[in-house]
Amino acid sequence: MPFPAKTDPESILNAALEMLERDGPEALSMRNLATALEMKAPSLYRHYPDKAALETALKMRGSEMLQAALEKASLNQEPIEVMRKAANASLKFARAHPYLYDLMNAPGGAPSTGAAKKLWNTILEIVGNVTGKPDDTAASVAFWAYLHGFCSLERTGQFGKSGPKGGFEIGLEALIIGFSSHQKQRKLKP
Amino acid sequence: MPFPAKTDPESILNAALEMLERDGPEALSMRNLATALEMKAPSLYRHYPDKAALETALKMRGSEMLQAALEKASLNQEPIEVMRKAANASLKFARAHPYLYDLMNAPGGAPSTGAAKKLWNTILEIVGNVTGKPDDTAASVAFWAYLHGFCSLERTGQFGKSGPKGGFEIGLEALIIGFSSHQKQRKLKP
DNA sequence: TTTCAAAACGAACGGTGTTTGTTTTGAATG
DNA sequence: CATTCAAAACAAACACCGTTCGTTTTGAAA
Repeated sequence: MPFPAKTDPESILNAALEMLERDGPEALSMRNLATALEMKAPSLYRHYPDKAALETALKMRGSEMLQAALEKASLNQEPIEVMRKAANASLKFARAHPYLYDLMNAPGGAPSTGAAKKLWNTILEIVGNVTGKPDDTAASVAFWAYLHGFCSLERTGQFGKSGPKGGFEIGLEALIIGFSSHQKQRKLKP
Repeated sequence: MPFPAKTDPESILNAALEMLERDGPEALSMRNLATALEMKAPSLYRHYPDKAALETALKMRGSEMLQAALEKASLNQEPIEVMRKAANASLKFARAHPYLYDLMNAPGGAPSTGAAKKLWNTILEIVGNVTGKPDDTAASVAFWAYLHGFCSLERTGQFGKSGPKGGFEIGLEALIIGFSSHQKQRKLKP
């Protein structure tokens, strides 16, 4: 059967994503994945140098999905409402794709891929439109940290037993107020 | 040699913590750990039912350390300054114990241990003194999410290539401003 | 028709967490 | 003092993991 390849990197990636989202990270082994593709584990190494490369590809895919969700949520809204919509879209994404979100934020190796940069630029734009300063790295960092922190803590169940009761909106509005007052300071200075 | 135990759960835990902090999570295998204690892997199972239990103990230890750091940073300060000091202590902890911090926030199983509850109560108290409302779950969730998110993103290098330039203080102050205005609303109501 | 490079594979290596059954031990008991 | 006995450490093995090597199979190109 070999020569006209029985599979390709994209098919493998799709199968890996489906397996990860359905059965979790422990089920995503090279043997399991190969079996799902009706082949044997060593064959996968013709398309990805190792498992880490496959996981990197999964992270990129996740970044693309999240970036698309943020961009979609940002359409035709005033800046502050865009920030709210984007925040909720982010939370929704993390809840809908928990294992993928875990992988995206896993400690091991965070590459500055094109997808990650594009995601970061989207955040910069959303936040910049609120603070009034384009490329507002500091505020964007804060916004992004808050979103990721909430998603991460919610998923690992680290909030009190009562759960994150209303905490998401409170913090988001606090950031918005803080950013807006920060904007006023900038405006008043010159 | 057996009977008067050659080791005990606490010694194992100490060795595991040292090994984790020095050589990272991949080095923390049962065989490695046993070798460091001059024994063989199966012996460890007399003291911990499995590796997950050992990791849970490590998480608890981490929570204790972080809680102690927050409490120490909170002494003899006015509420808002306590919040700043605690935030910086949290960031310092994550930087000083990256692998332990990773493990504490790892996806797998988050137990509501005594240590975790105590840590959560410390946060509740810090935040409550700023918002003026004790047991302010919502604001505490937001504060905690922001801190963890920043530490997590910094560690995984997900900020832009310029790094989190000044982002930590900006977001922290924004939250404080937001919380304070929230407090004013509460105060004006009755 | 023959060649040949690419893809899939069989087998194996070293590593992991874990289980089972055995051996060693020394404090307690008679 | 001698014996008992439960607890601790261990040797061996199992199933799985990611990965590598060398071989076989293939079908398009020459």
